[in-house]
Amino acid sequence: MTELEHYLQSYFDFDQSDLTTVASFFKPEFVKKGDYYLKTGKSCNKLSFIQTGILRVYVNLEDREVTQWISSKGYFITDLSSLIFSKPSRWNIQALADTTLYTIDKADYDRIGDFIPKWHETEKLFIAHCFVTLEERVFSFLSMTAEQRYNVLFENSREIFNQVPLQYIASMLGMTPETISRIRRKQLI
Amino acid sequence: MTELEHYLQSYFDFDQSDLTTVASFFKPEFVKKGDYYLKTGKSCNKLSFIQTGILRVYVNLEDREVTQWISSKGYFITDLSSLIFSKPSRWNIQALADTTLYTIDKADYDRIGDFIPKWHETEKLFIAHCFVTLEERVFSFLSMTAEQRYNVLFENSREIFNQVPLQYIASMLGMTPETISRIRRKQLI
DNA sequence: CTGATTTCTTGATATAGGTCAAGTGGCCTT
DNA sequence: AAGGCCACTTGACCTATATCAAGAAATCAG
Repeated sequence: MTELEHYLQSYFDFDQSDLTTVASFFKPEFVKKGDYYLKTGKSCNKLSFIQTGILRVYVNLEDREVTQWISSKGYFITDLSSLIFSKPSRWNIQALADTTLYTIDKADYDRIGDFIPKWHETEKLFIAHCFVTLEERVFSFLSMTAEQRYNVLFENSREIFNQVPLQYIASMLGMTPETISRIRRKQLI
Repeated sequence: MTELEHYLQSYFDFDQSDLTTVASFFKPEFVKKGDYYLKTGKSCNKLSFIQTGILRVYVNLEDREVTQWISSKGYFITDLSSLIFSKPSRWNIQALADTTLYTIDKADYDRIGDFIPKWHETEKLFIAHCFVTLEERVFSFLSMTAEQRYNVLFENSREIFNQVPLQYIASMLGMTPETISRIRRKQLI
């Protein structure tokens, strides 16, 4: 089993034959550190799986950037509203390190259900899982302090803390880099 | 076309025959003001469509309640993680007014795809749409002040402001009722 | 290795929004 | 219509977090 198939298996309940078929639609793609996987306003006509590297999803506002999410090895990446509903992308997606991806283009994405009968149901479950995760994230803003949100992210995503400038992590948590610095210092004592 | 079919049509791309089939799975349900549609920890074995009334989705914390969402006429309601992944419900869902629903139980929900070939794909699109809406909501916490979040909700959901105690709306926006009061006064001047 | 950038930390100060407490007003219930 | 809730508003004060500015540390380019 290839590495991609191995990862697909961890997300989706497919047999070996379906795994092979699904994996065959994905092609290698490389994004150099600092380059863009996607830019705001463009059509996001692809869905990718991150093999190595790290991507930052963010929006340019008038006076600052807001980081919506940071995605690393083992995660999928796309702008769902653009891919599925053919809207212009809301996000910029930039590589924070050299990044290797497996990418399926929209044409193949749209016909994968013709080859794998369970595809739509399986994808539905996957998106539902993403939805539930986002519900938890909304809840964290309603119910937690900055320090609690920081701790939860740190416990669940230690890997990004070594690789990503603090300012981006702070933005994604809805706080400033100074606040993270102070939380860290407080927790040393 | 029944009222339910009419609403289903507004969300889903089904022909009349499919609409009739889907609608036939939903049965009327009534929840009296103050009563619960769902309680934390129980299994949510149903999905409902709100015909009239209003429901509050919330969590009991040690020292307070946090309102995650308020759902009214024309919206679907369930705890997705419980319905789809058979987890215990995270939310309490309580009627803030007498509420009439059309409800499909989990047994029927699980077999609806056997009758409507496009069901899984259609439901996938619907859940994807919900996901995109939640992404926007997360973004509002990352990028907006309390006043901006209040204004956006007010523009988009005027109907709930007449019917729902301010404290619940405030909680769902991640602020206190006093803050909403002050925002309102400021905007009068 | 060195200078230039970028990132991180720290301190001083500012502010959005929270907390607490009192008062007002609406609207059920009897 | 009187009493009793609730919900809402307002004021005084407080606190978590932001902002601004400077310096320290890390990283990068040559």
